[in-house]
Amino acid sequence: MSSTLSDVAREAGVSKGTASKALNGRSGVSAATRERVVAAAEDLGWKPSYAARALSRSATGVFGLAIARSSETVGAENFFMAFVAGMEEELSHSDRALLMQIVPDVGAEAALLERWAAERRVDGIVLMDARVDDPRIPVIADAGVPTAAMACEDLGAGIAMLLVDEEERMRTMLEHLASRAGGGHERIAYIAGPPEFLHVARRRRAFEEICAARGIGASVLTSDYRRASVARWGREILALHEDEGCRAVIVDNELLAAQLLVQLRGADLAVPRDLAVTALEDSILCTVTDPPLTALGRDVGENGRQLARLLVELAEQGPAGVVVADPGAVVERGSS
Amino acid sequence: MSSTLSDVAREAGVSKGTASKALNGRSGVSAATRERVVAAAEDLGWKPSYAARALSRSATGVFGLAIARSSETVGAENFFMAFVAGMEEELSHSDRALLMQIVPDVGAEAALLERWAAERRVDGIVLMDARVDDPRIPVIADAGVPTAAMACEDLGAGIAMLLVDEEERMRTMLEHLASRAGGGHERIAYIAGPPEFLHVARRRRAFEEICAARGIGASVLTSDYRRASVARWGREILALHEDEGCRAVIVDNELLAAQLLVQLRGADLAVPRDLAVTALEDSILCTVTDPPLTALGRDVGENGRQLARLLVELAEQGPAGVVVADPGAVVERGSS
DNA sequence: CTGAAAGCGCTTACAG
DNA sequence: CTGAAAGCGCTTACAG
Repeated sequence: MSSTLSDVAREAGVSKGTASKALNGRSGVSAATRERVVAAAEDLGWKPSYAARALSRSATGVFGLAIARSSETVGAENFFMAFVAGMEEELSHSDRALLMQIVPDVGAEAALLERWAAERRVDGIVLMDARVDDPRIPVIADAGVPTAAMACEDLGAGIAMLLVDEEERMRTMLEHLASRAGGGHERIAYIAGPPEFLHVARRRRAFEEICAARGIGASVLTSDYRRASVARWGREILALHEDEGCRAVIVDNELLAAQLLVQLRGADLAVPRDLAVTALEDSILCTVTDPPLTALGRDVGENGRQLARLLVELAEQGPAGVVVADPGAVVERGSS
Repeated sequence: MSSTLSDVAREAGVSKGTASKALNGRSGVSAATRERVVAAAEDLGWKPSYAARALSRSATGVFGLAIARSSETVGAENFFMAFVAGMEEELSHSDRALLMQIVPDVGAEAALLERWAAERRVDGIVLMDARVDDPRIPVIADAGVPTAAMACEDLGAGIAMLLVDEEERMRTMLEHLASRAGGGHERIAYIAGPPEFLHVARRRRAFEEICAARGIGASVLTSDYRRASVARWGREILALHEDEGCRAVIVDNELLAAQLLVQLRGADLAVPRDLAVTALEDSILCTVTDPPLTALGRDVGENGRQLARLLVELAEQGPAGVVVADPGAVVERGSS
């Protein structure tokens, strides 16, 4: 069916080895021969067999990304796809591809990474959503697969890092709230994600420390990112507003913030007049709520490109430097 | 580094061929030998090399999905990720993976598919967003790669189909609008997507035919899915409402519908009292707008699983049957 | 039931 | 500059 290198070599009247060198732009082939081989390849519509090349080069040209999220949340968060799109853009420059697989939980993800490593299925791994006591780290350390991660602290195990300064991000948002006309909130609430995520823990700590330093009351609510719990926070936020004078709430992501806005709609309280609501992630979703959501925006596509570059560097040349991500800026809309 | 089949064979005291048979559960190996081989493999932590297996079996265990969408829209639409998640779920049962690549346009996508085929990079291809005169179809027909698509009509070229009855979907939505208290709209508008998409053309035709048959005035606006054009429709819809008594608008997807809602917010017109707004796709986004959006929901994850099954069947056993997708049902919310 | 050999389609030293 | 050979790590007829 498809033609092979042997066909091309025969057509050009040279050996397979010479044909290979000519086609790969290696030196040690005369210009005339190279031309003849290239023409023959073109003629036959020859393309190198992916599997054969991967086997002989012992490199797959593929980076793996396992995602331990429910299909419910993976689709809902814009962050994820924008990030992946950025990675792919960068990877396409070096003719690499991304192998994505959705798994039920981190345990399954760790197992998958281990298998990928053992099967030499990928040249490197992208780690998302780093966790406290992350089971994937020892697997990566053992396997020694080149790995890159976007996280708020160095993960060790030789993992190339795109570092996110969550403290600065939190500070930026708190400063925005403080600067509002009639600012000087005496109490601010933070609706955090599940505490097993490293970035959540870091954000929470930053929130509490900064508030304490400024003499602002800090209330933290925890969300499991599920819709069912939204009604509960609505009530809790209302109670915090009425009983403790809470006048602003920071929400971990924009989807949660939008849902909170819906909960608050029926209540006897106006956003942003009585209560400001802001999100720590931005997306188009923020523009279609009522009021539109103020959010901390960042260039997620660029982050994806940065991480891809880090991983390529690590896979090709060994230990890469640490890159610090742009912390982003507040996009003011109607909710604050 | 990683152990190979030779290591396992030596450890178990058998030949490579026998070890291979034992590990792959083939017949012609004594139970005792099989046990010894399996134990040796376990011992050494052996896993088959992906590339070697792909080469000798001439099958990659990978299906390819090229996406010709801007990273802007790929993230915004929930449909896409929910669909992919469904596919992956199904594929993971047969130990297959999805190779996804984002490309700038259909031309690039066609070129990529051609390359994938020539490199024997994938065992099959998933085709999304079928178009009028789709440049990918001849490529697939030529290459003969097993392909499956979700679309509103048979695409030929031996492509396995998950058929969506766009006419029935449109009818369902129109019937919902007709059944509203004070129904009997004299004019309905439809904001359609780019006409090069097959499903858009089909929806539009259905919209016009059904309206004509029922004596309802039909106005069609065309959107390129870009945000910049949203303000324009806002004005056009208002004009249709005031000048021609248009009292309902159907929007191609929920993101567009949500943006229309925002445009309409400042106007002297109430949704749904003066104008009903509904979307032909549903997602969590519909629940956070004000008012929440009535939408035509369907089980997109199930669609993904169905398409994956079709593709597996086609790749393994040749020509598969046609499956008709569930047309979905109206999820009534506040906007209609 | 088991082993030796050939083959999948490339790449890469090694001679000439 | 060019060719013949070995190797990447599996699978699969073919003998025995």
